[in-house]
Amino acid sequence: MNRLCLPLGLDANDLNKLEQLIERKKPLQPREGVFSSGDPFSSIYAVRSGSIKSFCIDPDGREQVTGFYFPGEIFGWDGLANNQYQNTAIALETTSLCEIPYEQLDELGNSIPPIQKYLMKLISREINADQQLIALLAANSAQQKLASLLLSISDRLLQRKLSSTRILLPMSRGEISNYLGLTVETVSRVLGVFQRKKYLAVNKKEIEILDMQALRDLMLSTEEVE
Amino acid sequence: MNRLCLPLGLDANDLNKLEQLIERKKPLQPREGVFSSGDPFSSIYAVRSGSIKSFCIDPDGREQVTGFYFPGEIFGWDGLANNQYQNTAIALETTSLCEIPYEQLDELGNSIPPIQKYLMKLISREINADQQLIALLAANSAQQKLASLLLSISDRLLQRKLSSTRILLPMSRGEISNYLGLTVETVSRVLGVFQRKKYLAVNKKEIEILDMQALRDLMLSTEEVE
DNA sequence: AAATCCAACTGATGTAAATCAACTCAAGGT
DNA sequence: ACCTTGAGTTGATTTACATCAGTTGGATTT
Repeated sequence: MNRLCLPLGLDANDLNKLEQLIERKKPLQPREGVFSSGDPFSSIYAVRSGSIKSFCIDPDGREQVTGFYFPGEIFGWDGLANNQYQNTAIALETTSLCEIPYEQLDELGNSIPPIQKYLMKLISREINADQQLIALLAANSAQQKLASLLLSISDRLLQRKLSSTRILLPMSRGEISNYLGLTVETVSRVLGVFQRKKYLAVNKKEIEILDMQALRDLMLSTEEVE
Repeated sequence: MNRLCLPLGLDANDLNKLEQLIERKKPLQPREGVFSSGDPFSSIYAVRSGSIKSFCIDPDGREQVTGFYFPGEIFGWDGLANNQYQNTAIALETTSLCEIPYEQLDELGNSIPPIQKYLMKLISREINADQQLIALLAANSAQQKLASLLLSISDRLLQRKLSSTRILLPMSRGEISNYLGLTVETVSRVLGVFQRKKYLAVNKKEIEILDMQALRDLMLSTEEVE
């Protein structure tokens, strides 16, 4: 990783060109929007610090959270297919982003193939993430869903060399429950269970993972772990 | 759409180059595999006729269906991010595919920017499809899930100018239930309910949609429609 | 035609999570 | 200090779906 928001193997010259594209935006306030569903697609965004929630509105008007994005992660690809964003993206906390105008990025990609290639991989990564979520939502219990989310967040923070056992959740219980297809009450109760089992120490939005392995084991078995 | 598997606005010359890449494979038998999870990524595939199921294996060894693909649709993007396919893809019936070797497609894209651009849109479309499925799995009842799947299939067949009210399901009840995060019994019962309500006529894998609007209405309300 | 098989359906029962309903607590506002 | 507000938790009850346990009917075999 470098000063840029994109980790990738390029020579200094190409890197420089890329760097000139990227606009560092002034930090977003909590709840401030990046783009809204229906807005014309213009850019993708990389999270520098803070966190982002993306969600869409169902035909029946209810909000459905489709993703959380942490430092180093990229969002906004959903706008590409139809030239308008399908999701709405807002900051969960004070958040700074890099905006990468897609038109220019695409042009740069045309002259520098490795960039193009890397871009495709980035999009494909979003597909993999989405499919993991699909598997999670289709197959698992409330406990497994929550365990999986916590492990995923922990893992992603670790990749950015941030603390992996102490997590300060930027999202509300309601947002977690919506994302996982549960209710707030269930999320609250499962956190309670995990706490009683000493898997976690929970204090409001502060979560400490005490027994990572126990959470991982939850994912592996349909069986009750007593 | 043209003789090719890819609909897109190119001049005759470019189109010809693209056409030369594409290999029409001999038809697959039902249950025959296209690629397996872990195989090195080499190509994407377009369905010419028939249908494809893609699925992954959970950490606990269970199969999770991640998508069904019908004529005109493209699959295999999930392999791009890590250079190996995450899913396994098999034919649900006798199916013919176009194989499009990615390396060559990518090279062609480097020399013909519109192709590159179109490729990105294709991938992005997969993201949109996945996110719709996420919303479906997270928020909806068994009836809504099934209604949604039937409407989606109907819609996709219609886009390819195939019958939209008479559907011959290529997949088993088990595969449907797995995809939707339900059990076979529930799928069977919901089909029964829809039949009693005269929304559908069901005969094994032959489904006729009698009341499209009723199915659409199911999606719009949390309320019981009595 | 009897025997086997398997997908699909149906019925009875169990249960995880939703729903409904308080209650707690911290953060602002007046 | 008091009132409001909203997020979070906890408890009681309900319910939608899963699970368990057959039954049915078509296809394949013998």
